[in-house]
Amino acid sequence: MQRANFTIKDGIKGPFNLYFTMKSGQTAEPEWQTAASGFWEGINLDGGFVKVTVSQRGSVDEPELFVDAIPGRGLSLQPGMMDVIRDHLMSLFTLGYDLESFYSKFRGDIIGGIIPKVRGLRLMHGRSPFKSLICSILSQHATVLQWNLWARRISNLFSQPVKFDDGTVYHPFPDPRTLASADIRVLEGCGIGYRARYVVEASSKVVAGELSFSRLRDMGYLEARSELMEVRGIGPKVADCFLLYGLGMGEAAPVDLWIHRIVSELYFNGAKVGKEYANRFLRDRYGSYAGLAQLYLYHYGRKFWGSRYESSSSPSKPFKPKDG
DNA sequence: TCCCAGGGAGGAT
DNA sequence: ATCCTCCATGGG
Repeated sequence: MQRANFTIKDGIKGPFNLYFTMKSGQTAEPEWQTAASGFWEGINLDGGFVKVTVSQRGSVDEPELFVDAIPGRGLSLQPGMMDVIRDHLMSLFTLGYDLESFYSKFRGDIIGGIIPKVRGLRLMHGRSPFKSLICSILSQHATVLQWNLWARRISNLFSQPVKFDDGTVYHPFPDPRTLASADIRVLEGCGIGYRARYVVEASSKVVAGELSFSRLRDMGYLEARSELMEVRGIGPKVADCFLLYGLGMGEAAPVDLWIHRIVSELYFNGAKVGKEYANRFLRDRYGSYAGLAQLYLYHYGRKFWGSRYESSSSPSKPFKPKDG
C-alpha cells in the first residue's frame, strides 16, 4: 500500500481542538509543519518513517481526527501500521484523557472562566523524551517560533533525510549519540547561541546513562525535578516543561514569565509572588491537574491579555476572565 | 535603534 | 531565599 487514510473518533474522550493544541508551543516536540488541510510530521515506525498528516473533522465538541499516511521510499504500508499510528496520535494528543472531567472539577474555580475560551486545548505528551528534553532546553529565553526553527535546523544538519512517496524530504530529530558528539560550532551555526553547550552536555548525560528517562519516571516528581536541575542549562522551568510534556507528569507546572505574572495577578491581586512560590501554589491548588491548569492559564493570558509584558503591577488591561 | 522572547548560571546580598 | 547582570539570536 502506498497511501492510506482513516479517522479517529471513538477513542477521543471529550472535546478536542487540534489547532489550539498544535499551536500552543508545548515542548513535547517541534510544531508540526502546516499542510493544505492540517499538519504533517514524520513518524518513526519500526523499520521506517511514515508521513502522517492530521486534520480536524467534526467539531470541537464532537471531534474526529482525519489521518493520512504516506510511507517513506522503499516502505510499504501494512494494515498493522495504522494501529501503531493511531496509538501514537492518541498518546501524543492525550485523546483518551477525559478532558470534560477536568472541566467539571474546576468549573467553580478561577480557571472555570477560562475554559470556554480555549475549549478543546489538550496537553501533549511527546513520544520521544529525548526530543522533548532538547526542545525544552532550546526554548529558554526564546520565542516558540525561534526554538521550533532551531529544532528543524538541528534535524536538517544532524540526521539522514527520508524521502516520502509524495516527494517531500524529511529530516528526523537526531539521536542522543549524534548530538552528544556534535561539533559545538555547527550547533551554534543553527542559531542557538549559548544553548549549544547545554544541548551537548545533556545529550552526553543521556548517552552515558547519567540521565535515564525510565529512572526519572520511576522516581516521582520532586526527586526527578531536582535531579534534572543538576544538569547545566536545566532550571526549574525547563525541568517542569520536560516532566510535563516529555514524561507526562501532570503535577509539573512550568512557571515562566507569563505564568508568574498571571498567577500574581489572578490569585494574589497583583502582589508579586516568587516563581518557586507560584510553582508550589499551582501544585497545591491543582494537584495532578497543575500542568493542565498552567496550560490554560498561559493560553488565556497570551490570547486575551495581550502580547506585551508590562512590568507595572497594575496592567492597563484588567485581567478578569469571568467577564468574558 | 531598542526591546523582548514560555530562562538559567554565577554572583552578591 | 531573593536580587542582579550577562548570555546569543531574531523578530517586531
